[in-house]
Amino acid sequence: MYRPYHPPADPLVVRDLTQQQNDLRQRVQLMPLPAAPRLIAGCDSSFPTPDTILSVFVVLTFPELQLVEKIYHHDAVTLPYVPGFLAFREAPNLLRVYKKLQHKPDVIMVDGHGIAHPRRMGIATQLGVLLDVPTFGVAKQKLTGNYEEPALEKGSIKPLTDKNGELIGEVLRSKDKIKPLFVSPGHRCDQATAMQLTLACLRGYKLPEPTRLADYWAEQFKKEIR
DNA sequence: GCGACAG
DNA sequence: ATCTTGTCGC
Repeated sequence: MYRPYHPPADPLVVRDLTQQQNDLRQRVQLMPLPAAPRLIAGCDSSFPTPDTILSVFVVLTFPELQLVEKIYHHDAVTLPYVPGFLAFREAPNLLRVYKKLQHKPDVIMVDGHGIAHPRRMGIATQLGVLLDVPTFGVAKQKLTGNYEEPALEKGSIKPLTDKNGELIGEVLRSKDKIKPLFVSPGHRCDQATAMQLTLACLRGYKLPEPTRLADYWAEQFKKEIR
């Protein structure tokens, strides 16, 4: 399989962004949700052109998972993608979309990692802190950590740990014989809740409904703005 | 010095 | 993320 090559990032920029993450890190809270959610949101960003970012939010009822709102916003890209700093590239536009929501969700499922990050500040965590809303991350690829391959049957789970053996997430086989997902808490959420909600949002596809629908509408809106 | 590297 | 055809397997 091909491995992406990441152009070297400006050291000065990286130092600044790292400092910003460390500051935001002090505001992270890991805890169960105050109550079962009634509305759960999913969000996703795509890039119609190299310098344009299109972000989408979908809101679903829980546990029925009926779509109640779908909205988007597109703007100019400000930063390139740098592993470990995804939030600085995508969160700003996601914040703009969130403000447009008529129905504010009780929790947000983000496409990316929560605390399963080198500094425990993945995009799900960073977005959660900036909004001060419960969030958790569901990623399709690993960023950091170690784990054993989950059994091939849907529902199998294995812990994702950092080099010190600390639990930073869980690896879930969301569908038989398909590459597993990485689930981790973002902010105002905990591992058990993140996994519980992810499982409750599976409907026969690899991706749980919030992110799957956010992905789908991102594709639709992309055509709309052409 | 050699890998690893969300979207 | 994005560019892209056909193809193998359940």
